[in-house]
Amino acid sequence: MLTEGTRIVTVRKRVATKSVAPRKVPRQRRAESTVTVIVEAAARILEINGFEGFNTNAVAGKAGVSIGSLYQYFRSKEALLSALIAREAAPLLKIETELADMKSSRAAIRCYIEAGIAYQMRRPQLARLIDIAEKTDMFSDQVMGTVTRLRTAVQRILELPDAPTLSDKTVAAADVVALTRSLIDAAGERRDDDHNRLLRRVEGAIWGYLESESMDV
Amino acid sequence: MLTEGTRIVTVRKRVATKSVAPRKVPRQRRAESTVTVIVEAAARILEINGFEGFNTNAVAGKAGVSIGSLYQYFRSKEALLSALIAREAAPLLKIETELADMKSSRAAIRCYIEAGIAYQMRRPQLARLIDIAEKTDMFSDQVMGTVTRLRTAVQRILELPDAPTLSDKTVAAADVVALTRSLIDAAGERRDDDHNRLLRRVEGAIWGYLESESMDV
Amino acid sequence: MLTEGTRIVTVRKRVATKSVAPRKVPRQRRAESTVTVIVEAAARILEINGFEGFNTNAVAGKAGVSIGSLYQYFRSKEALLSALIAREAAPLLKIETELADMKSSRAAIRCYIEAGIAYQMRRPQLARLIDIAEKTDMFSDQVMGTVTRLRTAVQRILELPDAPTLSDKTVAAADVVALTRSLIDAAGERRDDDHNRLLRRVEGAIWGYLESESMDV
Amino acid sequence: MLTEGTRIVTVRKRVATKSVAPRKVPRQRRAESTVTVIVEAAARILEINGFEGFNTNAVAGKAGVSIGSLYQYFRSKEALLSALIAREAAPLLKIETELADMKSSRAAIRCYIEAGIAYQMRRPQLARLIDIAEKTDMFSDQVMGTVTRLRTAVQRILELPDAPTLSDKTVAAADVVALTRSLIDAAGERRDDDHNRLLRRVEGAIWGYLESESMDV
DNA sequence: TATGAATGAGTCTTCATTCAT
DNA sequence: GATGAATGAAGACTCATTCAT
Repeated sequence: MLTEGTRIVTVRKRVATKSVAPRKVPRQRRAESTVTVIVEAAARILEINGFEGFNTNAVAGKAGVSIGSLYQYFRSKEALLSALIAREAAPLLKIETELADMKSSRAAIRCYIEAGIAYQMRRPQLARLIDIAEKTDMFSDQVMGTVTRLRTAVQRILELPDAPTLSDKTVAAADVVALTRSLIDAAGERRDDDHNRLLRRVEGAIWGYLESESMDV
Repeated sequence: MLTEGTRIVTVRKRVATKSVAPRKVPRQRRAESTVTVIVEAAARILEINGFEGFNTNAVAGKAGVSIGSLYQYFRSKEALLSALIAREAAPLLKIETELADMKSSRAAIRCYIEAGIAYQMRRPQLARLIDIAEKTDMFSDQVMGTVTRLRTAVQRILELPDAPTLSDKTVAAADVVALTRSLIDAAGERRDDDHNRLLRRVEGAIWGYLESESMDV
Repeated sequence: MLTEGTRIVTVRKRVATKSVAPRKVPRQRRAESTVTVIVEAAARILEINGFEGFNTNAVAGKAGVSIGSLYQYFRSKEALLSALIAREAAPLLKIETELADMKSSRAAIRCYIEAGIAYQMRRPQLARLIDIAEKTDMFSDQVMGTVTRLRTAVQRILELPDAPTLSDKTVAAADVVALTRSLIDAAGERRDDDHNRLLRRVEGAIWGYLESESMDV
Repeated sequence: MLTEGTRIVTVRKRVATKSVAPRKVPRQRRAESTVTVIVEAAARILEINGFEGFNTNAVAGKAGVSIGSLYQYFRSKEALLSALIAREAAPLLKIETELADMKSSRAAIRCYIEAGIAYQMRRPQLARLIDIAEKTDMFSDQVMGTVTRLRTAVQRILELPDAPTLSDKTVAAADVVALTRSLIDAAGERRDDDHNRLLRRVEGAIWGYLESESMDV
């Protein structure tokens, strides 16, 4: 029976308002790579040690830079995590444009799911932890950013002519995003990497949901 | 010549494994109420201040007891959160028996969803945070307990004669649990308390999922 | 390589002056046995858990009495340890009278050593820990009591007509006591229970010491 | 909407084994002096306040550094005490080499005793308390280190051609170490600083001991 | 008298962040 | 720009002791 000594979720709050905006735009090539290195170190630490080991000193150490340097580029720990989230979200958000051109809601939904799966599969641990971090509603802006944009993209899909008629497309879009994420996460947790079956399942759930909401016929 | 007070040599040893089991069973009525008060204070702190403000001193303060009292009944901060989770999960787990007697998979699924909704609606903030806490996989046993039991219950539903034929019922059960939770959480987040529509949506998603997995015709 | 997590020696001081005198003389038979039980529990805890686990709650638990009862008979933790030390020292001090009647310094020293060995052998762990406790100069009075009385007894031996002529008998007595204790403790530590060889060794050291100090020809 | 500062989810885990190894090697001159200052402060606190007042905050305060700095260089309170013990033991252990070259057991023993006396006399209070700390068998390795090395050194003396023939040289060496220490400590306790008489007494005891064990003639 | 619930001062330790070099 | 030493607020947890029942 595992009863090992994990402690607890604690949180530190420093100052009331503190921007997460990058402190300094790296101008030199060297600086740019420093930033990259730090963010990647953050990702690794998170993957390997979890939130447990995610502290700025550890990240700096892993990155091979001094703690001072870290703070030269990131205002705060929060800002660093924010940057990491942004970096991870980027490829996911790229489908926005792709989606914008699609005419078939079915194809678009599939495209959206596939993007989500690809995101998850790349670095499952990291994706899972970032998910949790987002939910703690820290980084609200950042995250709101990501999730909101995904929702908007999905909502646009639901507004395509061939989509089912829905009374509240905003709600539906939010639900589709949540539902997709949950099924993909669940697969990730059980290290299930059967891409196609996962796609089919998520599609099933989404269309089941949408049809139940549909006012057609 | 030094002749003053107690000067006892003691030594402290960190312990490797830390049980979450209750430290002391309250025997007197007074103690019993103290425990209740503390757990409820923990719930309140979590709801109001989030993980951010969830520290044992704050909980003790809110509960109106000394920090010592808190530790008399809870081995650690973790144990306290664990107890809170257990308390919250209890009503949810009560449906296990109810479910066991049902013959119709449709009705059983509905019953399951309704229990989940009731759980969520009671204290949405709290439910949401507990959800997150569970995912951090601290408290693994506790939580595994809850989620595993829910999964098992759902799996049993999927084994009813009238349920769709599924290749992997374990996976399906896990997915149904995840999916249900995500949609209910999403509703909670947007403070949507239209019980019935929520029920219908979740049902739609679940059956959509199950049918996509079904090997029937 | 043992690097295990033993913490540290800490000490708590409560009030400036606090007698160690028994708080209450047990009048009833029942009370008397309670005291005995508590002191023995203290001994056991010390033997088994070391100073590390020696806290009043643990002792009360081991004794099967409430913490309140413990404090009914012992003013403080210190008083309890004091009582334990006194109890352990008692048999050792009984030789005082025996020694008083002896005429031969050689025989008396041997008798003294044997008493020390007997004391050590009975409960070696306990003896070792009590030794340490005494040295921390907590319980100064108590201990001074024991050690002082032993020293006095030895000094009286050194004043016997057949003893070597010494310039400072007080110092010699103190040294004999210290030396005896150290050799016996060392034997205890290595779980050496060859009584007779130990006796011979201690005698050798003592007489070697005394002769080096002797002013006889 | 809450959008204020850092709110990072962290988790703490108690560790099973706690090394006493230095946490960070000071690289800058400044850091080096900090370490020195802290250890010396620890020594002072121990001398002045005893174990009673030996807490990390007090040490940091005395050292004039922040508590954080203390922990930057010492993993724990224990590690700090360990470092102090090591520092104190160092000069004592230096005689190892000196002893190794000696041919006369008598001279070597004398040399050993003198080193012990010098050690004691330098800072008697400190030496006494360190002695006690060692016996609590925390820091087992550290201490085992010191005592074991002393024992080995003495054993080598006892193996010199001119030494008495002993059945068990290991036991004898351990006893000689214990005995020496006890007599020197006793002298320290009574603030007796007559170096030469102390040396003579210890020699007397040691040779008395050794002769009693000798199998010669 | 006995009980055990309650207390809270006191300690250890971490980690985000600053700042002198 | 970079470094890493230093800071100290914050938080977990213990245990001797008191006191209402």
